[in-house]
Amino acid sequence: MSQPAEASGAGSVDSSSTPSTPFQFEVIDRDNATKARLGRMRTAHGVVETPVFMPVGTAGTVKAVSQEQLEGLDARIVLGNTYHLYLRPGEDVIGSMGGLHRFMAWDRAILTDSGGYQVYSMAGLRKLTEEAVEFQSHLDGSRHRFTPERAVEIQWLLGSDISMVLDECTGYPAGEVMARQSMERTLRWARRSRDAFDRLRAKEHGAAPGTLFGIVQGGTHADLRAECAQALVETGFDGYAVGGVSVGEARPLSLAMVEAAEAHLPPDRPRYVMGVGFPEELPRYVALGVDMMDCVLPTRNGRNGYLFTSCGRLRIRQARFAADSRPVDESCGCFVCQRYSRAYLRHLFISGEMLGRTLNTYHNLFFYLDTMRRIRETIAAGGFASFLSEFVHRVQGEVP
RNA sequence: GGACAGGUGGCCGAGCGGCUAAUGGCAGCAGACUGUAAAUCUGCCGCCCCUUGUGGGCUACGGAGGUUCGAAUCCUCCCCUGUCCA
Repeated sequence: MSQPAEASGAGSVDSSSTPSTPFQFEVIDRDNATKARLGRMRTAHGVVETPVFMPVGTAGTVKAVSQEQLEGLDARIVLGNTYHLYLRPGEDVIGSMGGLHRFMAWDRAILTDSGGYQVYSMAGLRKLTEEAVEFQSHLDGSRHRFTPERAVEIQWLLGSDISMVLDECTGYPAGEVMARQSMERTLRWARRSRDAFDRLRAKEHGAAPGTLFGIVQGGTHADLRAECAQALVETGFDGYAVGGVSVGEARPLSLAMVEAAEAHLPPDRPRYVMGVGFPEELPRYVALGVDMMDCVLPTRNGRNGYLFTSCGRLRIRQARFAADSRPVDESCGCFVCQRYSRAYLRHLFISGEMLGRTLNTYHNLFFYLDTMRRIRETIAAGGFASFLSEFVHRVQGEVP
């Protein structure tokens, strides 16, 4: 079977010594005005069309929605979190249940974050050394140690389709010296992760369940981002992420960092910007050649009553919606907008009814996934650039 | 009819001589949320005025009097509520 010219997979990384994995990525079309591209990512758990938005399911659940609903949304890949699943229920439990897919009854793809973000978000509860990061559990205060090797092993046991290297998510602001130190440690950890992953894969004689992505750090310093990307590419990964973005810096800076990294990443490998973004950010990153994104905003904000619509944000709690019989978004095709009024959703939210959180989350995820669908369509059909400018403008206001 | 207990801002409920326009909680109003320590967090929440400030004025702790330099807080009477006894 011949592969498309730009197809890549673990088999092509160094096919002489490393057994192949089911993971494969091909670029199937490109936008002619921007760097946006259309791709297809094959995993052991299905094909993922890119650019893709991945709902975040930290603890083995995309909060407030069921796996059936995720399927209904046509989500093809979701995130899980190594740190959280390690603490509870534990990778041994999940392993004994046949892996995370079977455990959570989700047979589509799963990408697991390594715990690198928790290095950042739980800064007060962890200690960093060259060798490892030591966490104090937010659940019971117990102490735990994550080495890059351990993070890879846990993700392996979870059966992740795409594992992420353990990185140090650099906060903002970070001066050049600090950002470099942090980035270089992330690089050393990336190499250790790569080695650990390859050892595990060799042990399985090619039956590797997934693949491993590297993560570009470097704070808000374009030269560091570029340097990090180059070094990661030398190490060799099936995909490359840009992390440490949207941690407090202004948006143009985030975009510039992605651009700086992208310039040094191989065109035939997926690029993943971690943890973004607001709706208007999605096509902007796509225009920079980004294939994958994830963010808690649609889910967390949904639970907090903040709805994303095609004509701006809508905070369902506001008094002006108390007797508003319109749907959240008149041009939205989701079942929530087909069936329920703003007034009812407001009532549910204000009453603390859990159905409200679920419906809000479902709508927001639909909006995000539908936006990505449109992005893919416009890249394929042409007109992505005009979609981009129109969408970004339309989506940033307040809903009428 | 009698004995206790009690009446505090939209509601519940602290306070029991000055630090009290009055703790809290709820409700209400508004804001935040970016690889999820999040069904979380933050602010406002008597009325009026302005040169928007550790600014000024007014009204407020059932009602009416009183004690006191000063009362939501002490005293008297009245009204009301709850529980118990007849």
